Amino acid sequence: MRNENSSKNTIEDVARLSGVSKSTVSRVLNNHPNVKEKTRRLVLRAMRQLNYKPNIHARRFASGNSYTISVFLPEIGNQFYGRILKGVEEELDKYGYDPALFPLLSRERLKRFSNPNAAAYQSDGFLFVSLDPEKLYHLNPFPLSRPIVLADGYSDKFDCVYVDNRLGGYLAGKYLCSFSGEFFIILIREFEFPLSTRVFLERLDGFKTALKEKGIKLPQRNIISVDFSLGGGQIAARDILQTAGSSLNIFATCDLLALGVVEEIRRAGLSLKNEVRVIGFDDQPWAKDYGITTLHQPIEEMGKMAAHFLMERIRGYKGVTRAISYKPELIKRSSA
Amino acid sequence: MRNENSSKNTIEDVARLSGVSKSTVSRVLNNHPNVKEKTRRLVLRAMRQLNYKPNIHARRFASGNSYTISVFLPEIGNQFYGRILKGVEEELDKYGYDPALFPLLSRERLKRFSNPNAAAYQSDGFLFVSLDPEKLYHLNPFPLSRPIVLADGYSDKFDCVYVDNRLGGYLAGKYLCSFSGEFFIILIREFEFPLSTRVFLERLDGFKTALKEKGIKLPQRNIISVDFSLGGGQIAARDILQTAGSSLNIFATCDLLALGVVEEIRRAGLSLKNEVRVIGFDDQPWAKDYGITTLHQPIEEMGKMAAHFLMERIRGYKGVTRAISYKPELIKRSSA
DNA sequence: CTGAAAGCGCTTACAG
DNA sequence: CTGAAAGCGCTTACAG
Repeated sequence: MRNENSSKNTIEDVARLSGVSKSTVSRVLNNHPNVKEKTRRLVLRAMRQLNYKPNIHARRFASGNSYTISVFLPEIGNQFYGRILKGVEEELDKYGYDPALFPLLSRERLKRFSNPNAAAYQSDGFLFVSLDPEKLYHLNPFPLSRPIVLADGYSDKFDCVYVDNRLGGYLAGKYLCSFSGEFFIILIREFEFPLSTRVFLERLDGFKTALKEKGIKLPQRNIISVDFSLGGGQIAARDILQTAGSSLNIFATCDLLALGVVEEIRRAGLSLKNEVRVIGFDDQPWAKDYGITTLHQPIEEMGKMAAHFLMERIRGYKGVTRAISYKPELIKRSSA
Repeated sequence: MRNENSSKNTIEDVARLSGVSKSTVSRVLNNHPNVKEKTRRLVLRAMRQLNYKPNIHARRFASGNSYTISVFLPEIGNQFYGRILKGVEEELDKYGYDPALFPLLSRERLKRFSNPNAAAYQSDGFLFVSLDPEKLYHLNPFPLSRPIVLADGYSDKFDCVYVDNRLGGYLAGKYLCSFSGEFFIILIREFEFPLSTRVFLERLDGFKTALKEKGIKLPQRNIISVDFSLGGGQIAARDILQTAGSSLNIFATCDLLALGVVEEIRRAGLSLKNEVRVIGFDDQPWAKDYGITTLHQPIEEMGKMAAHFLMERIRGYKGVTRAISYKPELIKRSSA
């Protein structure tokens, strides 16, 4: 009971047609440098003629590599993870590797990952995005003996790639302090532990620090939590507009929220920049179109570097643990 | 350059320790019926002693099966897909199969799936959730010669499992018509083609039909589109409350929106049921806690049946194409 | 119910 | 730069 793949041409057929050995075909397949250019072309032509597709299972079996990395992430439903993934995929493509995606989704679902034989552990390396593997281990002690890298998160123990969110919050706060009026921050309601990310709390922290330097205190009621959505931003904006004065400075902590806020400000007929300042975070591709002042963070780049670190480890790199911290940049546009 | 897996015990070691042949160990591994109970126990004990883990790559290679199905879905960021996935996983577990997840995410990202060698096509079967494979083919003609099943979607050509959304909308409309006042529907803004789902438009359609039967026409401005989020529901509710009269009937088309609406109704100090009726859709586990009247749909069950159909096909079932349509049930609670 | 043996399609030293 | 050969760890008829 084998599926239709098995009737296909093999490396043997390619070898025969091109008049070389299987070894050479294999070398061509794996971009091995020691192949004469002429031979390579011969083999490639034969592959094309036969419409040859290597049997991935044979390859994995023979080499002992899965050519796959496992990507653990809270979910895959917003632009941030889409962009991280894009960076990861671009980098992995260079090595003929693929990501296998494991969205954790809910605390209950973590059980699926407690079995060390689970599909999630059949890969050559592990990428944790916005997730702390040690917190996860704590609940489900499983053995991860292969390389681990973190993206959008920090740890002393593993290579990691992240944005300095505290600095981002600080820059937002500092800039907004150049205006007068009341100050607000809109945060994302967190996932439940251990899927929670500290990102938004760090932005809050930096924001507070900046305000404090100017002697400004942020009242608790000016810290507003909503869900990650346009509507979340809109609703927060309406709440602010109902109760606050006429000069407002709002740090929306992500562009999607900022967009919701901006829409409501406009709907209310208020003047952006003169009456209300709004700063987002992310610098999503569309932020420019809406004139959203924001903190730029290189999301694809983070994914790319994380994948790069991981591939280095998979290929045997044994150097010390590394951390790259990206500094967010304030991009001034019409919203502030 | 083989990774640490290769130093592990093999089927050979287990055979030696338990004093049987490799064939028999393999049979135990695959739950083959023709193994004496005593032998099976012997083998299992040896496996435990050696902490034996079968080499998945060898297994796939030798059998020609990937023991994997590819699940294509728009994204994996909300409870609906989490629950579908849960059902799929439960069913696949029975067969020792695993899902490989392929969230399409954006139209641009579809390019990744145009290569017939892509990881997405290395599996034994394909599950399309909320997605129409024919629309996808149309953009990227790729050859899918292995079984295909649809969940949360309909097609004449493939086995499929879906909810009768038109009926759901109709039931919501019919029930709300038993109250007087103004009528509203809140919809989800769609993904861009070809990732769009027709689900919400079908609910709208059924809703309109029910109203029409009672001679009620739904004005265009009472059809409100928002993003899929709590905030979306809240914002829609506020818009409705600002402009509408005192007796309102709102079909929120999913529980998350309904919850947002209910929260705003309460905040506005209005009386649910007496002044405002709200109906959701889904019957999420938490809908009961919030007293949300809703249309129940069996989400995990859909995932389960879809996976079941697919496994049947993978195992050689050749019968005619099947479609299961689940009828949503109106669950009356305090919100309407 | 069980075993011996062939085979799955690659990769990888090794020798040249 | 290339080839012959061994080997990766399973599954699967086949024979008994």
